[in-house]
Amino acid sequence: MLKAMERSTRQRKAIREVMTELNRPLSPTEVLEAARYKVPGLGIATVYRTLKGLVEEGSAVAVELPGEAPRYELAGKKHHHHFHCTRCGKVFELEGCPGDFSFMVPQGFKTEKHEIVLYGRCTDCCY
Amino acid sequence: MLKAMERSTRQRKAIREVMTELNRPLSPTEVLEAARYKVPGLGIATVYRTLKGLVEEGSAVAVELPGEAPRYELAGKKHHHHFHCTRCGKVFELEGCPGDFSFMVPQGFKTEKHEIVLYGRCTDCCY
DNA sequence: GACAATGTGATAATGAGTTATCAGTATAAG
DNA sequence: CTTATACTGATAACTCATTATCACATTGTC
Repeated sequence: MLKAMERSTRQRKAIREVMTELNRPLSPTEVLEAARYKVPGLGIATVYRTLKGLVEEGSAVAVELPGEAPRYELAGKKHHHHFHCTRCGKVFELEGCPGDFSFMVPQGFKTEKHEIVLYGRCTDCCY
Repeated sequence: MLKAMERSTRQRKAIREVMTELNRPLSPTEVLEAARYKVPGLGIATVYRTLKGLVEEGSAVAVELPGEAPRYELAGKKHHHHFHCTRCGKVFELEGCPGDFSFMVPQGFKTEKHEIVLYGRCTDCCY
């Protein structure tokens, strides 16, 4: 059991802000780079510690994509999926969901949840 | 560039057979365990080497699932997706696909491909 | 403002998965 | 059958993401 984060520090504020402002799943490195504009000396260990704390307290969730290290996004969003840009590598949140996949599942299988990942070019990478 | 596999060995035959017979994406460890029934002394290094060779020559493909090390399945199958049993951890191939996800993508994004992963209980784990 | 305790940054350590190394073995051409 | 060489198994080494460590800094309570 991890001890709750108790103090409000510049570093933690910056990390939360970055996650709110960019509003897409971010890797620890992406968080570091973005948050360093706000807190120049920020270290990667603090990013990992803070992300872990945010997940622990329920205000962030890990987003796992195939073949990728986990990214993190703020919790509390409604059901959604992700788009992974094959050029810049950024991951974006998508709205909407086809919903029912039971027709794909063989007899005797019981589906509990699903993940969809779309791949392609984001707006900035469609030139 | 990897040199092509040149010889037909007991180990390679066993690995190919296992992949054909089980007919689902297998982790290197799963391949090892299954193939050891055919070639008792089989080593994990040979499994990794052979899987790499099969991918290199185009007869197998890596299957990446969120948060998981790559599994491998034989190549040449038609478009399909996967089911990951949350109890036993096995991955199965599914038929069918909703097909069109363009309605989920924002203006200016271009979709190239998609992945769907269903999670739940396989037949053996639905008791 | 002082101080106890939590937080930070640099970096060493860790862990899981995978690859490299190398002495000995098996394959297949002749 | 002989022989060159590709292949194998054991295990050391490596990679990359993540976590632990520790001296120093910051927070917030009194």
